[in-house]
Amino acid sequence: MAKNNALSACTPETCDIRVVHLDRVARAKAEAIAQNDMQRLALTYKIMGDPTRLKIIMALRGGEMCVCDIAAFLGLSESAVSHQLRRLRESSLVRSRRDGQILYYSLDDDHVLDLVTVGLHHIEEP
Amino acid sequence: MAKNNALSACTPETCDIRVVHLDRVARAKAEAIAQNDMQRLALTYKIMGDPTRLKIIMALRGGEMCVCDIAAFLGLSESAVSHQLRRLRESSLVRSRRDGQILYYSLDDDHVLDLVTVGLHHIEEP
DNA sequence: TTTATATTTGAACAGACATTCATATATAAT
DNA sequence: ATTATATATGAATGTCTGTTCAAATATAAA
Repeated sequence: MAKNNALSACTPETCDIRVVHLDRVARAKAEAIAQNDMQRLALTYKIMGDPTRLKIIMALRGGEMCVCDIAAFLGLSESAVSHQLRRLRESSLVRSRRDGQILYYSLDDDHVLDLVTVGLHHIEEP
Repeated sequence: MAKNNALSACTPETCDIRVVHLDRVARAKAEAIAQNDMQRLALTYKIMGDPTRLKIIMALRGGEMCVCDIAAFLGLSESAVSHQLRRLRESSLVRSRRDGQILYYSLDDDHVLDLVTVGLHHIEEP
């Protein structure tokens, strides 16, 4: 009697790998999103996963701030903040608006707020 | 005439730091969440920010899988998967259920699904 | 055109981390 | 008890990354 769909998967590349539920592996592969999307999705979370960058995002919930403001708020150098703002910009998490010499940063769109909100719900669990 | 709330903040610890909008810095500080929560929130995103771990989360959306299954799906060693599952468990992103020798992993709660959903919305932007 | 302010950028260094390998634990079967 | 299966764990390693420092833009004022 077959024990619970147990099979050994011995394709050329994945020999030696035990597979208890081959159907589940197949389904996971079938339902997987495009590799490119996966990378971008992971990067989004990764960028939000650094305490400094997350603090910037949280601060910008209250309205736009310039680099100086953020640096003072964090107690970090403006250079360090600028480096992180670049990464946040590249991931479309924040945007900037120039007014004279000052660059005002703000959250890019409402999805960022949503991500924070859902994340906060998660950590409020028992 | 005061130019746009511009002030220099020279507390003992943050001297040399230019502050253009002291009110915004003060508000950001006032609205900041507890440091402990911030760390846990950042860690949540960070854990989801690794491609391997995110692939595990995405796969588990379709139902529970054992370590073998996930290892076969990812083309990774079971040891590597086990290490990542531990981190996912520590952040309450996945949970495990034992049935004999097999440990079945699944998403911990609906907030994880929500985080993925909102994240997917974010990367689908123009 | 100088000078000053606001921000960015590149290189470099220190710390963090994902995978591998070897070993250990846990459950089940013989 | 012994063997086999399924997973976990610890150490080691190579890579990635956040901050700092120094230098470069960019805009405005003098």
